[in-house]
Formats: sequence, structure tokens, C-alpha cells
Amino acid sequence: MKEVRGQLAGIPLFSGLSGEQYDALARIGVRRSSRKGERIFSEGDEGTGFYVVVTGRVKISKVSAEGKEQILHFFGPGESFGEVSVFTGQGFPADAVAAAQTALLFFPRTSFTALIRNDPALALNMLAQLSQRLRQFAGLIEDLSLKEVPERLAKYLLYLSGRDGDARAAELDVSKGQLASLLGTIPETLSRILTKMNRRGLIRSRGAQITILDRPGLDAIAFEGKKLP
Amino acid sequence: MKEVRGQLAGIPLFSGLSGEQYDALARIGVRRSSRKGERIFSEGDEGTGFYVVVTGRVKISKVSAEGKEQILHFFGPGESFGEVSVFTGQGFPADAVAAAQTALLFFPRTSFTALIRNDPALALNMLAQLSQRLRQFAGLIEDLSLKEVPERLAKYLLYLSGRDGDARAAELDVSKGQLASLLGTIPETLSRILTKMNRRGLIRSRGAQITILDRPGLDAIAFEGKKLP
DNA sequence: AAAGCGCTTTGACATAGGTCAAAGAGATGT
DNA sequence: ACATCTCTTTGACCTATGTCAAAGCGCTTT
Repeated sequence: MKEVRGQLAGIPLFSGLSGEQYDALARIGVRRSSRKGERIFSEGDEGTGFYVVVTGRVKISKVSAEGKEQILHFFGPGESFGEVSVFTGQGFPADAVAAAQTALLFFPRTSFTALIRNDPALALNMLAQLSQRLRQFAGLIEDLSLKEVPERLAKYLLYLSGRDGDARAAELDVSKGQLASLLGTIPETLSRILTKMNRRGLIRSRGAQITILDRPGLDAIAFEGKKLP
Repeated sequence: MKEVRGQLAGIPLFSGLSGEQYDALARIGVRRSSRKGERIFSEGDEGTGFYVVVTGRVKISKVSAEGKEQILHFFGPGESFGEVSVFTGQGFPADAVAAAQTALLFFPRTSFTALIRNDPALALNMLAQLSQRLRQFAGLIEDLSLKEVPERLAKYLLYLSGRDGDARAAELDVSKGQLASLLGTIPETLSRILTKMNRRGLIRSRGAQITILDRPGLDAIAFEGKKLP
């Protein structure tokens, strides 16, 4: 259990909690690990608990009626998923698959709700976190409905380069086909747009390695909706 | 305050609470009312509390960079909005405007968090409710990104006829222009699709009164993605 | 009734992006 | 090095939907 406790630090969901609260969480948290490609849960499965990513990456996706995969999100270290089903009591609304060798913490529903029932601070943390998530989702809706593909791509590249710290590099952590799905489009369209951006001198794309050459140019596309002729 | 207390019943956010909890809520809730078209808050305003609709209807919308209005949602009696900003501490992410003469309950942020801090049951209710909302949002994302306009319209018509209890009628509670925005499209496109559905015998549309003539047909469009030639 | 106003419908047109098909380009195992 | 396999790129084409413009329709006001 000690090992579990050590992993609780750096999880936003549990930030600002007391040592006792950490102990309690460590008592109910269970370590799990998944190989790349392994399924963690499927859409419709009963939500018996939620997960926190310790290392690795988890892909959340749905399969449309026509059988096409729409990727909703990737979760990395420190991020949690599946909490919603813990509280709604409904099944998971999407599939979760390990996108790499992944270490997880699993918190069973019943023990966790018991914990929270006696601990308003924990509940408040949870509320803040879920609210934050809701806010991000709203942003995603906006992006998907109001913006065009080049804007979404520009935003994503800027997001990547920001996240990695390196101001110019954007190492794709997924295949281009997966990226296309994440952006709500198809590989062909993504490829064409990348080619255009290359020609326009905005980026230099070699394989999964994309270098940002003209950040203001990308900014203009991402935030002002500038066209990409 | 008695009046406030009486209005707490039937609010899902507060369902299953004890009499004492109702009393506490009634003590901090403030009645407000807005005339049609009146602005309740604007995007970016500080989230000083959240609202519950008692009667009437509230429109939540954003204005895009190009100045176009995108309607995100309508909230009716019993529904709450603005909770997220209470917990994230950020400003409101969208505009709220009364779509009709509306009576509201306002719960100030500080008093409400104080309340919840001492009451895990209330916090859990809140968690369940927010989770539910998050789930709905996920569905909305799916709709906007995976589906085409006829599917979205079919879904909305079915939703309306279900909500009103009447299995065949779907009285639009908004103008067709507003409906277009809610569906993420423009009036012209909506009009053309309604015309097609009329010709196909799926519905009969006269003004804001839409009668569903072929429910299985609409179902096929809404859930199987059947085309509308 | 006439005039004015907002909403809705219709038409002609432009375009982003999806589909289908095929060629290239890396990987990986033999 | 070869064969394969998968991912990516490119081209030709099609469709849904947005834009622009004009006409129609239903209200209210005069």
C-alpha cells in the first residue's frame, strides 16, 4: 500500500488533501497495469470504479454506428477517468484502451463513495475537478462545432509544443491516423492540411516530428480563424 | 423565505435532501426574476453564484469570433446553471439570457460552499448532478462531431415530442432561426431539411407546430444515420 | 388597406471536406 | 535483401452545407 500512497502526489484530483486523507485513499486504491492495446473497459460496462493514470497513456474513444472510431481524449499521468460513472451509476459511455504500457490506480466505487460520504473536503475537491473537466468539455464542443479542421490542428500543435515545454518541437504522441480521429476528421484531410502548412512555411513535418517554424502564423489560424490558402 | 423553500421541491439538484437541508438552502437562496430578453450574466462575468430556473426559460449561448451566436442550451424549470463557475472560481464561460419571463433562484457562491463544506450528502448530490451534466455534454459533443444536420434535427424533434408527453406533436419552443443555431447550423439549411422531411412524409410542419407522421422513419435517421434523399 | 418589419423559404453558387482508389514510404519479420 | 504489411500521401470526384440575394409570408402599426 505504501507504493500506492507515494503515487497519490501530483494527482490534481487529490491535490490539497491531508496526510490522513492520503492514507485513506491509499487503503482503497488498487494498482493495475495494462499493456499497449489492452482494453481497460468498454462502452456500456458497469462503472465499478474509476482510474488514475500513473504512467503511460490511455485512449478514450467511441465507435460510431457506421463502425468508425472517434477518439475523444487521451489521458496521461496524473489524470483520472471514469469518475462520472461512479456518480451517475450508469455504464461507461466510451471505451478505454491503453495507448502504451500503462500503470493505473483503480478506486472501487463503493469504497470511494463511502470515503467521500464522510469527508466533505474530498467531495469538494472532486467537485472542483469535475467542474474543471466540464469546462474543458465545453471548450471542446466549441472547437468541434465552431471551428474548421486547420484551426483545430493549429490549436493542437500549439497545445503540444506548450505541453512539452519545447517552444518549437511538437512530437506527435499518436499516429497521424489517430490524430485525425482526435481532430474529428480523416487521415487524408489531415495529410493535405499538413502539406499546406509545410508549403506555407508554418511548420516542418517529418514523420511524427513536427517543428513549428511560424508560431504567430499558427496563432492566427488557431485563434483568429485565419484561412489557410 | 417560505416561498423560496416551497420552490426547492422538484429541483433535481436538491432531490432526496432532508427537511433541514431544505431549510438551510431556503435561507441562502434569493429570488430573482428576468423579463424576456434580459441578460442574466455575460461571458467572462465573475461566477458569484449559480441559478435554478423556477419558471420560464433561459438561453445559454456564446458569440463566436466572427460575431455569430451559437446557442449551447436552453434550461427550463427545475434545471440549474452556472454551478461550474462556483467551483472552478473562473468566470462564466457563456452568456445567459432569459428566453421568456423567468423566475429564478440565485444561490450565492460563498454561502453555498459554506453549506456544502459541512454537508457531504449535499456534496454528493451535487457530484451526481454535475456528473450527469458531464455525461450529457459528452453526448452533445458526439452529436455535433459525428452526426449531420438531418440526424441532429430528427433527434431534437424526437426529444421534443418525448418531453411534451404527446407522442406526435412537437411544438417548437424557439424560433426556427434559434433552433438552427441550437443545432449548429443556419436557418436556410434547417428550412431546406424541414421541407425535405415534409415531402418525405416524415413530418408535417406548419409554423412552429410540427407533427410527427412517421416516427420509425425519424428514428432511422436519428439513430441509424439513414440518409434523407 | 397599406405600409413596414422580421422571420422563413427558395434559388444559384462556392467550398470544405468526405469517399474511393492507387501509389509511396517506412517498418518488420523471414 | 526480400516480401509483407501498415501508415501516409496524392489525385479525382462528390456531397453537404455555408454564403449571398431575393422573394414570400405573417404580424403589427398607421
